[in-house]
Amino acid sequence: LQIFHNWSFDGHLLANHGIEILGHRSGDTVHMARLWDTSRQGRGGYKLSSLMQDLLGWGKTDMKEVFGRFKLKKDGTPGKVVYLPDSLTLQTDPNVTMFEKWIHYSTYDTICTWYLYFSLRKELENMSWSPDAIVYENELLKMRADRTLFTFYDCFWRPFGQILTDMERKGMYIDKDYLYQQAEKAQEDKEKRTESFMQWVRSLCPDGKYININSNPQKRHLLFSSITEPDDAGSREPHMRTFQVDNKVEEEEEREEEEGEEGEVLFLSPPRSKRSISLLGLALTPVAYTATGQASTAGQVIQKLAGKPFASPPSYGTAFKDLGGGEEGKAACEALASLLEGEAIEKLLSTFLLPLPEQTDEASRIHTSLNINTETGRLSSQRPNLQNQPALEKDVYRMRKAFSAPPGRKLIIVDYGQLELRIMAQMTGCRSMLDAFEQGGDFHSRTAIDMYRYIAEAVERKEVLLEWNSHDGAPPAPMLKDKFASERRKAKTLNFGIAYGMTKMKVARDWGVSLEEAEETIQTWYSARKEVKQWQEEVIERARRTGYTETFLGRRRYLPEINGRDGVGRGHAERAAINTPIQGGAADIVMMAMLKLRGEERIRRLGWRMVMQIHDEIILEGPEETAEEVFPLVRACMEQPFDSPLSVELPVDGSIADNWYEGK
DNA sequence: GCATCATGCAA
DNA sequence: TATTGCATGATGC
Repeated sequence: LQIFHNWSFDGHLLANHGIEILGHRSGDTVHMARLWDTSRQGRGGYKLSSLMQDLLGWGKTDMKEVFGRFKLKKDGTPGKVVYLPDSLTLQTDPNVTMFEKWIHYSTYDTICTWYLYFSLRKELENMSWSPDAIVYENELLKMRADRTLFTFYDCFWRPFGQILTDMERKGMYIDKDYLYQQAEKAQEDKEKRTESFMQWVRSLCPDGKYININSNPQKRHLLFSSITEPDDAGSREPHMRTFQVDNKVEEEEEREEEEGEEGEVLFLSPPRSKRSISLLGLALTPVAYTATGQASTAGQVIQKLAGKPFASPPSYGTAFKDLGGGEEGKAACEALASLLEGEAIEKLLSTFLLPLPEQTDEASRIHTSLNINTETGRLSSQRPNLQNQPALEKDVYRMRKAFSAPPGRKLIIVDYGQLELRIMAQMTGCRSMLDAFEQGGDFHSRTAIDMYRYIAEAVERKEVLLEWNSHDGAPPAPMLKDKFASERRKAKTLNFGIAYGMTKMKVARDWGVSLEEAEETIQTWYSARKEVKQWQEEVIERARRTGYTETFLGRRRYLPEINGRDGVGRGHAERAAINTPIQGGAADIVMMAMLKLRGEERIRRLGWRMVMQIHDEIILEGPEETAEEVFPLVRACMEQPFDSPLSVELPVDGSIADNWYEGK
């Protein structure tokens, strides 16, 4: 038996030293533990020590406790901070006691992993497993007699774990030069935008040009602070507050230029790392508040304050009126709009453009860590997170072009269309949803048709078109999604919102309508989809009874709070109960598709490998010559993840591309 | 150095 | 009080 506690880590470590472990990996106790109980975060998590304590009552000291050393202070005396020396230092420590400790620790670690496997295996074997009937059509499963959660682990998650490790090792190729080039552009654009914002702040108070646009407290003070409560007329008095900001190099240079005479070297006071600045409070009316009750400075808020001052004709936000209109109001709106643009570019730079090229290996490939560590069974991606790369209009600098195929190779990028909604239709058996999917076309438009009678009639009279192929020239009538754009948007919000357990309060707030109106719209949605309502009630009821909710493949998520006394916690648990089967079910399907893909010998022999998964999207890399042959094979695997069909089709869209941007 | 908060990116 | 994640910068202890 080969057992690991986090095989991904050990496997990569060994592989980095040229050691390949052959044979059958029997279990990864991290994944087994996650399957056993999804919610140990905050209760010790999935560390070997905490699992040993909870499952077998064995004490196990962490490595840091045994081998931690006090970090030396500047004067050479031991400080308070404990650090862990690297393994080589520990193994070669001349102190015999240390060596023995090392041997003992490593052996004990191994023994723990061994016992943990059997303990978790027993736990999983004692948990009933009742997936959707279709799962039993699986070839692997037909050969087995057992039907417990361990069966699920052994047949699906265990091999899936190996796929993930292989993907991590393979990594994605990154065009670094392209990223450097785009980062430079972004840097210039950001400076332009922030410059005009800072000039405006300077026009309000002299220190304004030193404001840090990344600091929420500074922005909050500048925009909303006032010393007095609003009077009867709602007006408030501004006041000043000081902040410490970094003293930038350019500012030091500026100072020398101002104070130094030509050719003369001045001994200025040593550069201070911080500078005190004093900012004015404008006492604008807050638009939203954060969780801790502070006035929010989020993008949406700034957007409301600014309006669209650069549009033609311009429209001005709430800041215009608050500042008495006129030129002052106009200047404020324009400055805030610039701030917003500057902030967006800063986000792209600091989170994506700048760090990414620093995280590649010598072959310019980037290796994320893919974990099965979510409550629902989705994957998460870490260091770096490749699952949140900007897309579509947010990808202003076309970063996705950097995720590319190396010379002579191609990417195959495939994704499911409306996967979660299709699963919802499948699980609820909702006739209306299933019909809409069978008829095809834009799903949200179809929803709008049966929510609004007048849209249905307009379609009936052929006054609007549901779909039109642009290859056939201009459409003979306006498109539904244009003519009834707001209705379609509402239908779309509900389609997704319902799956998350959206309340009428949220709908009313988002759409700016009354509670009654919001409730009515939700009722309209449900009235044609009674099976959905019924399914949701049943699922919540079952969760209350059993303490857990389960996915399509029979994975469980325990929801202890669903019967608790805390109303907030209960509400969250109820929404999780209906959302997890959908989100987790989608994750199940993508996993099955990936297993099937991995099992397709033809795809593998032609040299194609999966390199990334983004929830409903899979990216493969392989040789250019065989891309055309492999593409339909990939698609077939995904469209038929089980060996017999579901009641709803799972259409897959995709393309052969040179980079991720093209594959959109 | 670490924890917390606010924010924003993805599906 | 619409779900699931991760990374970042600022701030205060």
